[in-house]
Amino acid sequence: MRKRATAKQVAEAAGVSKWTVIRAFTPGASITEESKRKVLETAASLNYTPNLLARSLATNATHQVAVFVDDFANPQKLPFLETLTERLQAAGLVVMLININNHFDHVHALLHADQRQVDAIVLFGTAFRDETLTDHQLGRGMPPMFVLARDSQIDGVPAVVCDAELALKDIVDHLHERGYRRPGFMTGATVLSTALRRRQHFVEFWGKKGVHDVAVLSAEKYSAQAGAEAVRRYLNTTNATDRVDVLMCENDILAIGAIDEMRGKYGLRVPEDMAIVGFDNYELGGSSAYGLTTYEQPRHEMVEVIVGMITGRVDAETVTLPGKLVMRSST
Amino acid sequence: MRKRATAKQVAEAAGVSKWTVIRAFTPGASITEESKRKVLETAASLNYTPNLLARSLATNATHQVAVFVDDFANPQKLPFLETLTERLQAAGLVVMLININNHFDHVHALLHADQRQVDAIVLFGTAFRDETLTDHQLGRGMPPMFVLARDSQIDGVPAVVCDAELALKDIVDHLHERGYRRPGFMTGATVLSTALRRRQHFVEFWGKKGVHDVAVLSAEKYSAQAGAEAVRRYLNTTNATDRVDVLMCENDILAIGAIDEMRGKYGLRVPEDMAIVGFDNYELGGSSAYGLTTYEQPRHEMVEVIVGMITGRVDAETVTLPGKLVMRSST
DNA sequence: CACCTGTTTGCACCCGGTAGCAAGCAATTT
DNA sequence: AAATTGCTTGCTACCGGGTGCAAACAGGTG
Repeated sequence: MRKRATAKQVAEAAGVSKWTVIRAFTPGASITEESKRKVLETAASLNYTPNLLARSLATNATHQVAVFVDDFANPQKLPFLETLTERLQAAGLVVMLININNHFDHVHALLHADQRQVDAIVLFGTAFRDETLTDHQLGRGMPPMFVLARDSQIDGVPAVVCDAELALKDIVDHLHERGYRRPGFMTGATVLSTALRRRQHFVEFWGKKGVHDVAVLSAEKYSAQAGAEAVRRYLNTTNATDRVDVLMCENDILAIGAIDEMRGKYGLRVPEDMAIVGFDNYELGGSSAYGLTTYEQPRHEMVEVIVGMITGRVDAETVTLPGKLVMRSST
Repeated sequence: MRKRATAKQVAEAAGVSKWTVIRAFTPGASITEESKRKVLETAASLNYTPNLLARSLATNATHQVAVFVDDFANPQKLPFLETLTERLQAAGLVVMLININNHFDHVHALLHADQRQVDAIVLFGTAFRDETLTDHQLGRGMPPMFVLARDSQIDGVPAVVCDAELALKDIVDHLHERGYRRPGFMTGATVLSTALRRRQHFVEFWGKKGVHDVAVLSAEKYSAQAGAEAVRRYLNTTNATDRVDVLMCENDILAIGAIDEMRGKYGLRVPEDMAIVGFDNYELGGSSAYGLTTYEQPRHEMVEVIVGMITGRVDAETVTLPGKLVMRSST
């Protein structure tokens, strides 16, 4: 069992009371330069460092933020996690990464995070329904919660999202301008409101252009594999003449899977035979093999806002931020 | 400020002492069914839950594991993080994800993790040198440290790695069998011992096949971009007849960047003009656009072992596990 | 030198649990 | 009926710090 020095031990060694030691480590506390120096010296020699656990208990603030993630298949999570940890750390907060899965569901995670006294909970792209809270009377006394990169369906829980309406408007404008008139949409999940919203807006903006027929392809989950399967089903059941001329996929992973399948198994060209659009601007989509036209979420701004909410600098109200269209060779 | 019920409050409400309340929440504690039921009922009505912070302080065990990551550019991190969080959570441990970067270096992170009293520190693929510990006298009293997916250069700090020797042997055997005789190697970092080792073994096993000339290409970091640049420099400075017939890239990301560049800018075919091998079996490398031959690290086994070390089930000694060669169309 | 003022310092008590001992109590034994 | 045994329960002490108040101390003034 390891032993660390405590404030009391430092106090004895320095010939002061433990409170003086604590003051030496409390910025702005009332203490003379002289005794502060003395304390810091003996503290250094004893290798003393304040115990943040004890401090958290006493101050009722852990400076820990639980981040719930339930979909590690989406590579987009990684850059977001990087930015999120970096900005939170810069604000003096540390991330507790919680993997929501079959063995550790939302309710477990919520209870656990609460018991650990985290300062806030970030639902990062997790599917979290209102009932989870109401069913378990978890609402009261929970740490403040925030939803990142997905709509919040929960009353009083703000979200930070990319503006889907603007995004889809930009995309549809771009496609229309390029001359496409027979659009299709590939969904990855049929239950998520964020997914539904993208599709809704896609259909809506095509409607405004006078195009009222939008084909819908369903992938089973967000993976290249699933995207490939979805497009295969579509191509197998649709005559070449009836096919869409542009397919918007709900994210880049689906799009990449779709492109591979089209080229590899069907010898189709992108964009000549069918144009493809993705979403998220995942690094590999930008490689020359795919040249995927996509839409980039304003990651840094989103993270900045959510960190602001957590630290209280920003009002905790749902924020919608504009992203930007990334045009490449696939359209 | 949120208020949670405490054991004392539950005790008063239930008409017992706070220790009886605690016992009701301590598995195997000495308490009658009767009073346990009574306590649990009033606890539920008051929405009481033990405060893990206080418990950690008293028991000197936080059940938190700090995981240091300094390279979020490598997509391989994500599946590893998924597996790691899942297995640790299954063992009752929770992950504190720490982003090591310019603003928050190893020393900061180490001190911070120590102050938070974490039970263990996992250096996940981070470049961490011996001196960091010795320079700062951090050795004494630190939580136990483990290195995941990279060699440990630190005395007394065990690592869990994929067997590089076996991997490179399998790869070279495979390439030799396929008839390649002019090999090249692309490194992503020249300072990491893991990187050096792969290259060394690559050269060594070719040597055993009687091939003593291995070209070396250096990418500046691990990104598709850097891989593309490295291969561009090579192609621009090497006559077509002098070129390698197979290029092994230190990981799949470099390989994918290299393939894109070769095909896009130079019209070269893979594997006819130059075969390519990667490392890590990253999902997209398996798409039909790349068909990248690669080597897969035994992720689940590695995580299982490191979790075993952390929980003390497994002896804390460096473990080397065999991965497996994934043959595809790029060779 | 006494007096006043403002800063340091020490202290009792608190944060919410855990450990281990000793008293309380019922059932069993002699 | 008294003694023994074993389970419950309450209590003191403790984990390592933080808060607010009061005592101690300095420095400047009359």
